[in-house]
Order: sequence, then C-alpha cells, then structure tokens
Amino acid sequence: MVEDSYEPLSIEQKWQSEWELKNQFKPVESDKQFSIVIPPPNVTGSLHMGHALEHSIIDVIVRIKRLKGFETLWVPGTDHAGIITQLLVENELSEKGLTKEDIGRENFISKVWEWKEKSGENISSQMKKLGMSCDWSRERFTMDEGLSDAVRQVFVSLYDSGLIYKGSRMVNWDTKLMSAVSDLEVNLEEQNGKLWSVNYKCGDEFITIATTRPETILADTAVAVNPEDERYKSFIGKTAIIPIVNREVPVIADEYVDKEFGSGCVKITPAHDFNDYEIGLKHGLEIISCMKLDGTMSDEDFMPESYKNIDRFEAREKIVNELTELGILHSADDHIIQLPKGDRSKSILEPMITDQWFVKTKTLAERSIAEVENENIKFIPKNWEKTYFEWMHNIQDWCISRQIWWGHQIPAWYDGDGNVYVATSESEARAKYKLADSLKLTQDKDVLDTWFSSALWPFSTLGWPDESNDLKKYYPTSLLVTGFDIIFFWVARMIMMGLNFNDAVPFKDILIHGLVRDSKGRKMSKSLKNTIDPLELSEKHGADALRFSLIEKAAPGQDVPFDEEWTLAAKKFGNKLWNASKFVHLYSPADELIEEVKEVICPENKWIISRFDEVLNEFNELFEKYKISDAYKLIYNFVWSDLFDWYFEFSKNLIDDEKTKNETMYVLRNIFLKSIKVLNPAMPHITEEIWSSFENELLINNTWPETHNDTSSNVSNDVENLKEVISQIRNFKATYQLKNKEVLAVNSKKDVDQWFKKQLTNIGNVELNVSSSDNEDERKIIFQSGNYEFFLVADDYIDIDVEIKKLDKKIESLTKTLTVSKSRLENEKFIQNAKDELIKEEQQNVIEVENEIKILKDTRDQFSV
RNA sequence: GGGCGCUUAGCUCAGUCUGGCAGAGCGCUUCCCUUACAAGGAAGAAGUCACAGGUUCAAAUCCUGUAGCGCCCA
Repeated sequence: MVEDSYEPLSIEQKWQSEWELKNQFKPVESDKQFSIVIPPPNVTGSLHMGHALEHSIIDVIVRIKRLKGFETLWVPGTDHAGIITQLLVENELSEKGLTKEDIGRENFISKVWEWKEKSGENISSQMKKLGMSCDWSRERFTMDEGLSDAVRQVFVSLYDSGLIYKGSRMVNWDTKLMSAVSDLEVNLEEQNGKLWSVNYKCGDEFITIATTRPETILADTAVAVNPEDERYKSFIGKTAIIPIVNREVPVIADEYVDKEFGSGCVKITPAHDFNDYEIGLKHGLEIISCMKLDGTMSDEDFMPESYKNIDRFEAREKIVNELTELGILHSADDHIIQLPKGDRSKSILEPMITDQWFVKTKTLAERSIAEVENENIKFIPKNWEKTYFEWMHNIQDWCISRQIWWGHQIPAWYDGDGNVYVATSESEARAKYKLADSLKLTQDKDVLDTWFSSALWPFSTLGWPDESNDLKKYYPTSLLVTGFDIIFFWVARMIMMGLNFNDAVPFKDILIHGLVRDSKGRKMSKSLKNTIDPLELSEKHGADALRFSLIEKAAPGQDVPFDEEWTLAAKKFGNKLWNASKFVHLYSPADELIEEVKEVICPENKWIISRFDEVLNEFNELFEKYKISDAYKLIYNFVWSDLFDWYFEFSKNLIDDEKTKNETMYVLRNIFLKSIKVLNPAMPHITEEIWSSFENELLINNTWPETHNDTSSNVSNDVENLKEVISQIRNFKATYQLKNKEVLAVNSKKDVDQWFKKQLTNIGNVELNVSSSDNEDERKIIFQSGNYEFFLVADDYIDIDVEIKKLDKKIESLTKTLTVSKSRLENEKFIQNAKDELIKEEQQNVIEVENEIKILKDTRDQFSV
C-alpha cells in the first residue's frame, strides 16, 4: 500500500540512490545497442532550463530504449571551457591582488585544477537530482588524460596530413584576453556611431572617403572606389595622400566598394579590417598596422609622437579633432554601427593579423556535407540541415589556437631557429624528427580552442585512440540531442572529426530542440531577471513534474515559452497517478491472488484493452519519429480520461459482481501498470514508487509493454455508445441543475444487454424501464447514440424554450454536416477519386446523421405543439 | 543583402511532411466535498486556421504572392 499523499521529494531521492546503487544506469548486454553522448555542458556552468529540457529529452529516450531491451549507454561529462574557466580563476586571484603572471603558468594551471576539483561537479550533481540516468562511471572531462591524449593524436595526425597549418592571418582578437577568439563567438551589437567623411588630397583635387573608424587612417595603404562609379573614374590609378602620416597610396578600383555607401569612396586599411585585408591581398597592398595587441596605438617610427601608445578610442577622438583643425573633415553623420564584442569577455574585438594555427576545413567539410545529403546523418526536423549546409558550403579555415593558459597546450616544439616539430610529446618529437638531445626545444605557448576537444567528444569519450570495447560497440552513437544554436559549434565539427578519424559518422540522428523562453516568449536572461532555476522548480514541485512539463511541451525544433503553471499541472498529474494507484490497490489489492486471464469477456474490459493498444501503437509510432511531446500528451489524455474517468468507474460495477470480479481485477491492474510503464521514462520516480507497491522487481529495467491485439469484436463501439448516452444524461442534468444524486427514470423500447444496463444505471444514475409500448402524447427527451435510444418523459422541470433552442442548435449543426456529406456523395468526381473507405464512411455517416436528425426533429415537433 | 521559421480558441501551442467534418493544456461559466483523488469530479461556452489568388471532387494542410513578427548568416 502507498502513502496517503504524494510527496515528490522524498521518493525522488530514494529512487535516485537506489538506481545508482544497483547500477541501473550501466548498459546491459544485448544484441542491439543504443548509445548517446551528452553535449558536454561547460564545467563552470550550473544547470539552466535549456539543460533541463535537453537532458529531459535525452533521458526519456534513453529510458525508453532501455525498457525496449537495447543495450543503452548515456555518457555524461563536461568540457573545460578554456576562456570562461580561466577568467573565473583569474577573478579569484585578483581578489587577492594577484595576476596569473604573478604566480606563473604552472601554478596557475594547478589553481584551475583545484577549482575544478572543488566546483566542477556542480552540473553533474544537479543532473542527478533531476533523475538523469547517465552512466556516471563513464563520466568524462575534456581535460582528462585520455581525452587530452586524443586531442594530441588528432592534432599531430591532422598536421602530418597537411590539414593543420600555422600561418599569419587576420583573426578576431580580444584585446583584454590578449587572445584570438572564435568567429562564432563574436556578437555584433548595434550601436549609434558616426560616419566620418574625410578629404584626402589626390593630386590637385580632393577625394572624399567615408569611414566609421578614423583612428585607423594612420594605417591606410589605399583608397578604393567602385570601377563603375563615374564620379571617381578619373581618380583610379592616381595616388592619394593619407593625412597626418602623409603616406602616398594608390587609388584602386574594386567591385567590393558600394557606390551608395557614404561618399562611395573608402579608405583601405588591410591590417585592421577583414574586407580590407582581402582587398589588400588581392591588390598586393602594403599591410601596415597602427595598433598593438592590447588595443593601444602603435609606437612604431611612422606614428606621430602624440598618438603613440594611447588607447584606440582616445586616438579616435584625437584624430577627429586633428582632421577638423586641418579643415579636411568633410562631415560627421550619425550612423548605426555593428560593434563586434567577445561572447565571453564582452570586450570590443579588433581584427588583428597574428600567427595562429588553423585547420583546413574544405576537404573535411565535403564529406561531412555528403553524409547528410545521403541521409547517413539525419536532422530532425529536417529543415535544420539547410542551416548546416549553408555554413558548411561557406566554411572558413578554423582558427584553433588561443593565447591563454587553460586548455590543451599545442603539441608543437620550436628550436632556437624557429623550426617547428609537431608530435604528441617532446620525446616523440625528438625521435620523429631525429633531433639531438642537446637541441633545446620549447613547446608552443598556445592552447587549443575548447571546441577542438569537443569535436572529438563522440569518440574520445569512448576511449579513442585505443580500440576499446566501448568504441567498437557504441560508435557511431545513435543520436545527438542539441539546440540549433550549436549546429556550427560542434555538430558540424563533430561530424568532420568523426568521419576523418573513424571513417564513420559520429551519430545517425540529430534531434534539434528549441530554446526555453519565458512565458511571454522572451529569451531568458539575467539582465531581464526572467531566468528560472530548474533546481528550484524541482524542489518546489518535484523533478518528475519539471521533466514532464518540459517533455510535454517540447516539439522538435520549436521554442518552449515556459510557464511554471505547466510544472504545477504536471505535479497535479503526479498526484492523480498517486491517487489512482490507491484506487487500484483498493479494488485490486496487490496481495490478493488473481488468476491470469487468458480471454477477456466483459465489453468494458475489452474496450479499455483495445484503447490501450491503440494508444500504445500510436505512442510507439510517435516515439520513432521523435515526437516525444505528442506521445506523452497522448498517454496523459488516455490515462486521465479513458482510464481514470471512465474505466475506473466501469470497473467498480464489475468488481462488485463475483462473475466479472477476477477478470476486471486483472485487467484493471494490468492496464494501470502498463500505463505506468509508458509514463516511467518521463516521470521515473513516481512511477517507480507506484510500481514498487505492486511488484518486487524494479521498473527501470523492466520491459516495454506489448499490445494485446485482441480485436475479437466491435464491443468498443458499444462502450463508446454507452459513454455517449451517459454524457447526454449528464448534460441534461446539468442543464436543468438537477442534483447528480437524483435518479432519473429513463425508458427504452428495446431491451439492452445486462452489462450496458448496469453501467448506465449506476454511472448515469438512472432507473431504466424497458417497455415497447409508446405513449404518443408524451413529450420526450431523447438520449441516443448509435443504435441505442433512450428517452425520458418530460415533465415540469423541463424548460421547453431551452430544450427547443438546444435541439435547434443540434439540428442545425447536424444538417450542415449532412449537407456536406451528401454533396460529396452527389459529386461524381468525388466518387471517382476518393478512396473506397472514405466513400463508405461518408455513406454510413449520411445514414447515421439522417437518423439522428429525424429523432431530434420528432422531439422538437412534440415540444412545439 | 542572403537564408530559415512563425501567424490556428482569451493565453501557450499541436495538427501542415502524407489534403478527407478544427485539436490539447491552461484560463473562463455553471453545478457538485458522491467512500482513489477538491492537487478532484460533471457539464458548457469559445476559432473567417494572418491576408489574397491558384491547384483539387475536397485546402489549416499543396503552389504563388502580400503583410506582420522572430532567428541565423553577411
């Protein structure tokens, strides 16, 4: 027997430790495997609603697969989040007045590890509180020895095959971090700025250029116009003089220049702008930098004294003043500018030319595109593959070096002459390149982009480069569940790396989920103060309620405007299940011996079984299509309305009769427990608790229910008719505000089956008289469904007007239906084109509706006399 | 500028791929503490499926266009 009231927290903790203690999250040998890796959250993070959604989806799938007999593995873990973690530990240091340089690289790294040991378990422990069934014994961290080894191997291998190179290129540079950052981690922020127009001397004339960054004028090496622009054709090939530094530069023509933008003439500064860099390369322009890596102005000889070493924004002001004084500032117009900011540091980024390591992506991308095109990898929903293709077709070489300390240090060594030796370790390098022991080598100071190691995650977590059992068994993984915002960051890169190093896709399906937003549809953010802490919610309403509310609302690819009300509703559902289990215990006690029923006789029992079968079949179909939210909505509606509202009531009337008692006790418990099984993956704790009150075995490792496929007759229709008649009687009572207790005298001209009569009289709360005689003078209220027809003799409590109105409304709507059906059947083309089934259905419909209308009209006629 | 979504009941959304009588939850109205459950039960009201064309026997669903909103890339 179960506790009186539903208290989620205590049962949730109990089962979480029970499952882990009994190793329920480890894969159990089977001939079919299902494996999935977690998209690793960053180690500094704490669980937010996006994680809660993603993990709930994964866990439901994993738990269903486990019940379906798959050898199921979910590998958890976190990534080392290079920049964020470094900033975090640097902040801790700065509270003590220290910088990382003060304590040195080695000490700093050990400080980060200390931090990781202390706080790195945050996300995992939060996941455990939500009941996520990952195999915690296989938990991985991107900086683990094994995964770090994989990173080195991959780097060396790509380098040896010419897919990694070092070069001087323009990258997004963070002047605060003093590091390159990923193109993908650049946020463009719109801001009010200015568009300055400046007159450059060009022979005896002036040419007016437009710029949003006048401080870079000092590094201009050309002026460019559109070749089609009549205004400037005569300038092309001449030279212009850059003001202040008095540099003589060519006026070049390039289609890149937009005739409509500003004056239609732009300055070209190859060292400080991505487009200008490209133009510089194309036209062989000189590349001059006027800025240092920390964002202050250069102190090189060509720089005017007063500009040396000052901040770039100060320089901007200064140069505008100077241009004004010189009388060559033509105009300063308001202009919306796109300011690039670092996703992590929030500082304004600078395009800078620096030495960096790159992955050549073109060839890797080609195969990655093909594998999605030929559906070896499927996006769900499919349209996200367009986003993937778009990015992949326009892919740029991937800058993988970062000038920070926390991360995988690049396995490249330099001798005193700057020669580079790439190998997995220094001794390997010496052996590989046959270097003398006396030759002094220093390792590259830079570390790799965190995403470089994440790209290996689907196989590095399984033991690669060792040919481990896990790798053989679980690679390729079955599925990746992730958000659309992450398709470039790693879905794409995991595919490239997975294909290159394992000659097989890293996962077969990619299930894309949406963003969790607030109930008004706004993005959750700290600044809006509309974030929701999933752990708080879980403590308030239970992990099961939180999980279910997310699962039930998350259609693939669609955003989720979350409302706490949903979780509350899910908790009520939990409570309903709880009470339902008490009902089942009451009517079908676990300790009472029930004979197994081979053949079910009672129509009510047949009905609930066939309804369950329908629902289970549909559930399975939806699940295979990853329509998990629809699947759970379906089972939710089935248990609440069919099972609890209707069947439980039917069962009361069957169990009080010895003849039908055993069969009904059996079916009641059976269907209830099967429903609990289907609900288990979404609400694992409460269902396990309820299950345990009936069974000795655990539910988590039980088997997925099978359908009964007992389609012996169409009794189901009879039960549906019974329900319909009862509803009509209830409607009648509600209309006239009759107490439910009031027993109505209902008549039938034909006798009905005993079971039907019993359910009707008890649930409809009526007294049924069967009499073929008919008093034509009586005004009657008809309750009709299918071939069943009952009537009530109308007396004082009936309001004729209300009744007529109701009847008219029904007649009207039915007549509409009839007209539609008839016009279809009269349409020759419909008869020719429509499926036979549909035509038969339509014909049947006409007969039924005509009959119903006739009854209603007759009734109406007697009222209006 | 290029691409992708969304627009269905008061609210939040399914349904659109694969055309066949418009769905759910919440909210609202009325009644009911009936021995599983008031964290509940029963009944009910509520929609020009954004708009305009087209295809079709038949369109929320397919095609074309328009408008509004959102996202991504440049």
